[in-house]
Amino acid sequence: MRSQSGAKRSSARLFGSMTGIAAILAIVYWLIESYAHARFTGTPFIDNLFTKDLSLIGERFAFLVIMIAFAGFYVSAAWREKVKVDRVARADEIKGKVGEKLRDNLQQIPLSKQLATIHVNVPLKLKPEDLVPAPPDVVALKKLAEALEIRSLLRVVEETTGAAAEAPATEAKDVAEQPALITGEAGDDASAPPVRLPDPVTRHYETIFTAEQFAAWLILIENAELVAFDTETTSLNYMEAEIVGLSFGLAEGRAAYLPVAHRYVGAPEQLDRGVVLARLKPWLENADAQKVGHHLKYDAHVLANYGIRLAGMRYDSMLESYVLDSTATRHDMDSVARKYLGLDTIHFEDVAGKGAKQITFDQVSVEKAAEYAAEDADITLRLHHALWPKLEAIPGLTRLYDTIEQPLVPVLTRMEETGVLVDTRLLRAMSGEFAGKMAALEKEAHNEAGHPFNISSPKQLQEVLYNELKLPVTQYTPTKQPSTNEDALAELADQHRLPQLILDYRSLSKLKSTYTDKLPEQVCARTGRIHTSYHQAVAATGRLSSSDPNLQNIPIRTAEGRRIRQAFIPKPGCTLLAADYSQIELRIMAHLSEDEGLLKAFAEDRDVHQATAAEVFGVALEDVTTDQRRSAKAINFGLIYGMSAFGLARQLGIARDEAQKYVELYFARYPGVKAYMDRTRTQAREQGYVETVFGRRLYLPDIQARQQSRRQYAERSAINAPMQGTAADIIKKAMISVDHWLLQGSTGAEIIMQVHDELVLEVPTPVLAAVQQNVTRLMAAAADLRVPLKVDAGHGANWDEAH
DNA sequence: GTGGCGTCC
DNA sequence: CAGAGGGACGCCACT
Repeated sequence: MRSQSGAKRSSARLFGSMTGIAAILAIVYWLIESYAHARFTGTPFIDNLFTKDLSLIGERFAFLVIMIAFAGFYVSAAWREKVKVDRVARADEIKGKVGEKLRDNLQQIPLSKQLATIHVNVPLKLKPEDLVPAPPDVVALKKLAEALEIRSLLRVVEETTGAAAEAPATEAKDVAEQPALITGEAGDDASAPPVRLPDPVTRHYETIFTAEQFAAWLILIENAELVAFDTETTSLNYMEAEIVGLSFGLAEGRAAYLPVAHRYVGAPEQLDRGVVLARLKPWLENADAQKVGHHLKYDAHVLANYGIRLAGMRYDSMLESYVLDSTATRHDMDSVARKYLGLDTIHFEDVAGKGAKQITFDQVSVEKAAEYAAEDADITLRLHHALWPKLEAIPGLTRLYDTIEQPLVPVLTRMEETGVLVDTRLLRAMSGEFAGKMAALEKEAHNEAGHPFNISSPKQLQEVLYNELKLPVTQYTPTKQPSTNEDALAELADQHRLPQLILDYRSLSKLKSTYTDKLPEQVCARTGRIHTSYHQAVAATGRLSSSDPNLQNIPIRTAEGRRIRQAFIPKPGCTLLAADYSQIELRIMAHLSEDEGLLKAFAEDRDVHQATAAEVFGVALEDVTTDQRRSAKAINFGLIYGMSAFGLARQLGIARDEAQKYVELYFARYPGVKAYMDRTRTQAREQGYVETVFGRRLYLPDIQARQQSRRQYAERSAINAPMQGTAADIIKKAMISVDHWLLQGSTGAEIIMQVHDELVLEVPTPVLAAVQQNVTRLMAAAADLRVPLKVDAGHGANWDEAH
């Protein structure tokens, strides 16, 4: 308060003096200007001083205004600076006071009490073990356990401290015996309006400020069977995030927030982050200490920034939600709590604001933060209690969770943390090259159009192509607008030069904006590498997705595009190894359909597209033409995606009835496939879901839809999901076993990327052969299907070469 | 924020 | 008779 009003006073003074100076300057200017004008025109000075010439007056007033504007600008800048200085002074003041207080306390109180006064700005040289008072304050601990109303934990406290059990004055109730929580009433009914957690009936949240409180909670945490755990940080970017606080949930409604790095003027004294983390480290790294979290991979990352390898990540409510129903669009805690608990949680934006005004979590008041963070841990535990029984009711899903999704978490964490090295110089050089070519193409395109226009605006392009040049419209967008997409432009290419120019421009523009410009920006300053994020709960089929940057859509199809891959390089002394499953989805189709012909083709390790062509076109294997093979390939992929004869015709540029003939021929030669497709559709209709080989479920509510387009969409998903999903399961299993093998040995090789059917590793060159052999072996052994899994592997000095 | 387009498997 | 290819992420223009 005091410093603020002081600042206001001094700013008023500053403003006053600046306006004064501005006024004086303006008057001086007026005098000089009058004198100069008098000399120039030979008129009397006094006439010029009090001139009636409006333009002259206007000019001088304009100058006055500019003067004052400058003064104002200066004042506001000075004001901001002043506020900053005041803030620092205030922080120093607090620091000094806390220091004094500490010195006083040193004389009178025990060490544990001293720690209570640690301010975040006062680093103390303390060892983590100093934080546990020895012996623990039994009375305080018992009080805490009683306050928590958790009898089992009270017992633990008593046993741990060796104190005689003494019945509390009022009998503490076990949580299980509590009156029905509001959560119990919500049940599965997602339509029930969410309710806020009532307070204090079902909640008892604490904020840990003192060493004694921390010591007490440590005993509780270290002895609990399962602890909900969450971190609060300064950033969503896991490589930059700093820990601001930690929260722990022990039972439903019983949670604590431990703030360690809230930094704002007037922030309460907090325990030191370094000391707290060092003391928690053994528990965090203990694989037997089971934790439940929501998106634990993130917490694992931020702890890794402090040298802590989070272990014991037994349950993740985000993944539980995903495994239970992967079709849900979102699996963030707010959505899942609303859906399964009927609870409306405090949102991050409620405490930190949103948009440009959003503050980082260390600026959030400890009171607000504690409420939010403790609730997070609490809700996580409640979610686990709600979701796990649902999962356990379906053995296939429990197995999927335990053997695939959960063990995959540390693998992904390691991959992301390792990151990928990219040659930024090469990318920048390519950007320059592309820019030159694009400028030339743009100029030509404007010439062809007869006037300049925004070449990358589909709307303007549509106007030019279809209204001005009167080219025929062949394709429409979903909103019934004439399309300017690749197919449409390609069809117009023989009628006019412009479409081809646009196509060339677009392809370069895409490469430049998405890859050669963006990738260098994404290099982490600390590691010099790119750290993507793999999302484990996004794709409905079970696939991973990647973002920031997306490393799963790096170009490969065109020669120009492939050059981007040349910028993905190993670190010195290493080689990139790329291993991918050959035709994995078709092999899965063979497995699922048990079609004899298809099984045989794979058993004999045939080129499956060639074999398909031979069957469909009735020619010998060696007589299959390139064109026939291409058609067969289109049929094969079309089948995987549930494509119709219409789509196939369009894809191949043939008549619809001809495409229909191919499809019929295919089904005649591979009757098992036809039967499987029918079976799958029926199953989807009857059960409402389809399954992968490993039990992953994909629910298809639209399979019963009245609206034909929705129903057909669901049917295509039903056909595609078991194949795409099984492939996803298989590579996930492979990642787990490859990672396991790498951890056992000492090759120094690391998995650095996954692209749906491909793994990329960075391998020390001397051990390349051994790693390649074992990675190939482990990937092929990831599943035991009716057909062998084939893995192709290559290596090189960049990702392009490795293929 | 939405639509159009384009990249990958 | 209309609509007729699964799953992602990201950039740009436009509102």
